[in-house]
Formats: sequence, C-alpha cells, structure tokens
Amino acid sequence: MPNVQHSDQKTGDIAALLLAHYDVHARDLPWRKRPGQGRADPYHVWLSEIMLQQTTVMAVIPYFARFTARWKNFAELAACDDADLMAAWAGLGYYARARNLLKCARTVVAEFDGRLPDNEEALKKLPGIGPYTAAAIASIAFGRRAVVVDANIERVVSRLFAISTPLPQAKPEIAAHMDIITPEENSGDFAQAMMDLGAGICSVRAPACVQCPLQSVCEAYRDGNPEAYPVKLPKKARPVRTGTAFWIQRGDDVWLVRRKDSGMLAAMRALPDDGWNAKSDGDMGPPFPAKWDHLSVGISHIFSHFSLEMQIAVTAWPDGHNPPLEGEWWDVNLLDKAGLPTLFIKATKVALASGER
DNA sequence: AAGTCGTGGAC
DNA sequence: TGTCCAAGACT
Repeated sequence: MPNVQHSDQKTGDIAALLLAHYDVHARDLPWRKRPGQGRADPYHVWLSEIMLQQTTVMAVIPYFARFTARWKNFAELAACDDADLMAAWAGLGYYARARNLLKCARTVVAEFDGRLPDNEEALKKLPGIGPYTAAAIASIAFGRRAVVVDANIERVVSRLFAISTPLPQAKPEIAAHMDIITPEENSGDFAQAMMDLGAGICSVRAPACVQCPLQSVCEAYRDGNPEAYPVKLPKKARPVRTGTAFWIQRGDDVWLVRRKDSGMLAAMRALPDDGWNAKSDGDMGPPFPAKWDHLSVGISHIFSHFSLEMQIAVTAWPDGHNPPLEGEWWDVNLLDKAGLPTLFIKATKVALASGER
C-alpha cells in the first residue's frame, strides 16, 4: 500500500461524523440487522453481498426475498436442485454468481458444518467471494475489523482526499486511505455507512453536498469540484454483433436448450442460436434444416461488453416428434417459469406476438 | 492482467 | 437517443 498521511484530527473525525449520521439515516434493508438487534444473520449477509455485486439494491430486494423464503439457510440452499437455483436467479444477471453461490453453500455445509468461516482470509477462499465480499462479510456479519472497498467507497474516498490518480490505477491508494479512516470498532457499520453515503448523497452526478455529514472534511467539496472524482480512464467502445435465435413450436410447446457450462449465460435455459458471441456474429445457420420463417422484427440487447441485434427464425414442428437437438419442450404459457435470461424473454415475446397474427 | 461476465435505472 | 453506472469475481 502507498504511504498515506493524514492529519489525525481529520481521520478521526470522519468515522465519528459518519457513524453519527448513520445512526439516524441508515437505510432499512432486508438483510440488515434491525435496530436494537445484534448482528445480522451471516447467511443473509453473504446472500445479499453476492447478489449486490455490480447490482443495485432495487434489483436485489425481490430476489433476496424469494431466495430467503425458499432457502432459509446454507443447508437448504446446498440441497437445492441446480436447475431450480439457476431459474430463480434468472433476470438478475452475471450468472456465474449463481453457480458460485451453490458451490459456496455446498462447501460451507461439507467443510464448515453449515456455518461461514468468520475471518477474511478463509472467506476469500470460497467460490464467489473476492476481496470486497470477504471484507464486507467479516466486518458486517462477524464484527471483525476489515477494510471494505466497493465502487461507492472508491467514489467517496476519492472525493474526501481529492485523489487525482485515475481508476483502476488508484485502487491501492484508495484502499490505503480507507484503511486509515476505518475505525477499530464497528468497521462493518462504517462500511455500510460509506456505501449508503455513496448510494445517496455522494452520488455520481450532482452530489448533495449540502446534506453531507462529511462536508467539513471533504477536499473535493473544499475545492468546489466533487463531480471531478473519481478520475477514470476512458473506456473501450462496445462492438455491435448480430445473430439469430430459433423458435421451434409444436402446439403450445417450444423447444428450449441448456447453454454450455462456461462462457456467456452459462448453464442457463435458452432458445437455440446460431453461435453469436462477443467476438463474432452468428452464422445465420439454423440448427437443422426446416421451413424457417425469419421474422421481420428482432430484438436489441446490451451486454456489458457488446451489443446484440438478434433476429428470430420460427418453424412449426409436427406432433409426436422431437427436433434433432438436445433440449426439452416447454409450455409457452409457463415460459415465466423457465428461467430464461432477459434477451430470450424479449425474443419469446416477439415470437409469440408474431404467432397471434 | 486485461478481458469476460447482465441488467435496468437515470439522465 | 446513447452513455454511464451499480455492495466485483474470475481467468
């Protein structure tokens, strides 16, 4: 870590000011301890932290409610069917998280008697738990002092100390500053308070410095340019790819496949496609010869690293036969239970709408 | 160690 | 509209 020097006065003030603000303004989130309670349930902390990776609180809340109602602890989750888990995660994105979630739950049951290890080092060895999540769980669920750094905290810290080094180069520098301002006690509350601050007052655009409990110690505020932080390197352009999905219908059923276990949308149920990916367009070739009707309306979908313009080809399949392609028939009236990723949900809507004419 | 991994809200 | 971004991990 870089050598960082602060005045003791300022660094001491930050935790005190923020924790006092947090006592009054903490968000009431389903995975947090209730006022007056001790610590939150480690299973809830872990589940929420995995779901919250690169995902907004608003998107997570309904998934968290469904998961905790259905699987109340590590043992129940570890015993669940893989396909059920993937379907329950459908729509939340970053599906590797769901596979690692299950691996992690099964490891916790098999090796740790159904309870999470209570320290950062051991947590970080579990599937899906990296530096951020390990620090968050150790501090929030187990009361350990840990230096928690997520994107919110990067923004808040870079403003507090007017860090001009661009991200991601600035990560060690930011972590060093966060280490210094993190208190010995209640580092979990401090981390959550910092994240609440970043999610609300210290927002990316138009931060509400007037309401900020750290205004008096913020260098970016003093300089009048909080929105200048964090400094970031320019990002690369997102390529546009084209491809096709294939809708094979037999009566009220459609033929769904299971995607391979690695790469994009891994292990998810899906419509057959023509091989489109981040690097190249699909080849337009159907999975087998048939009378394909290429619809005039396709769908657009934006992934993190490329955009996809996907056409849809449909064919009617005769009763009593299966297509020469590994998969399963699925009732089109129950497609919401298939656990399809969002781009295929879009495609099913287009295909079904075309059939109504 | 950059690139690979979804999705939807905000503006 | 396009652009940016979110409680990052994994390879």
